Parts: sequence; structure tokens; C-alpha cells
Amino acid sequence: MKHWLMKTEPDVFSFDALVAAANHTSCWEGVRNYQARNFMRDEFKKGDEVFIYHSSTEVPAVMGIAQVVREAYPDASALDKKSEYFDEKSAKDGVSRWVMVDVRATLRFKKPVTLAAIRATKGLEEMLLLKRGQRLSIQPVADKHWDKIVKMGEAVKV
DNA sequence: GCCAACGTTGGC
DNA sequence: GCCAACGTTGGC
Repeated sequence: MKHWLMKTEPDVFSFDALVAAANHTSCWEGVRNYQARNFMRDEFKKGDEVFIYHSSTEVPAVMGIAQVVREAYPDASALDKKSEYFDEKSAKDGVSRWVMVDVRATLRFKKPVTLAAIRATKGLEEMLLLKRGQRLSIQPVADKHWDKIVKMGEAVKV
């Protein structure tokens, strides 16, 4: 079972929004970066667990955990002219070059683990999230990092 | 709003 | 294939 981290801007789609969705489940549309797409397409497996991370917000933080419930399938929003995720090149091909997965929120952090806390915690120095210039919206998380952050967050069932 | 870092685009 | 220009990300 692999562990991942996915970034989202809470103004666009927050962890609470995922929890509020039917069955705590939603597709994860709009990823428009090839490296991130390839992780979803090639490596995301049903049952993999994912940190949901709030970025571009006052207090960037890991908010909780979700589980992959459907593996990669085409992201049709790339073909939808009215979508903010419309992609000209996909539309031209008539085939979406982007994929998405479905995730279900499973655990909420009583104490969201802030970027500052991660930065200040011994043993988490090597996390990709802290790497200079690291902007990938989907990234793998090492097990030892995963375990530490879960403890810090005091995860409870959603 | 600033800006460093990185990805993408397009002319050659 | 190179690389300058441009766009985006995301913390601060």
C-alpha cells in the first residue's frame, strides 16, 4: 500500500468539501501536470492512502486522510469548454490526455499538521513537500513520514 | 502582491 | 534540440 500527498486549494475544494460529498467521495479532477498525472495513472492503486493538503492558504496544512476508491480514468473536464480545466490540446485530439481518481475521506485530523510544524519536526526534513521549489501537486510520502504525521494529527474517523 | 523556482511553449 | 520568454505554483 502506497502513501501519497495531494494538494488542494481550500477555496476551490477543501477537505471539508470532500467529507461533505456523498459517501465522503469525489473525483479528483483538474490535475494538469504530467508528472502528477503519471503518478495517478501508473501508481495509484485502490486502497492507497492520501494526505489531503491545503495549499495557497493562510495556514498550509495536512487536513486529513483519504483512500483511493477508483483507479485512474479519463478526466473529461479537459474536453468541456465550460470547465475551468478545459484543455485545448485534449479537445483537438478528441481524447482527454488527463486522468483522475476517486478518493474517499476516511480520517480527519483533530490537529491539522501545518507546513510550519512539518518543517520544525525532526525526522521530516526529507519530505518532498519541504524541498526547495517543489511544486508537484501529487507526491509520494515515505512510510516513516506518513506514520509520524498521522500521530501528530491525531486522526479520527470522519 | 512579490518573487523564486520550475514547467511549457514556440521560434529557430 | 536549444533556449528565451512566458505562465504557474505557492509560500511569505
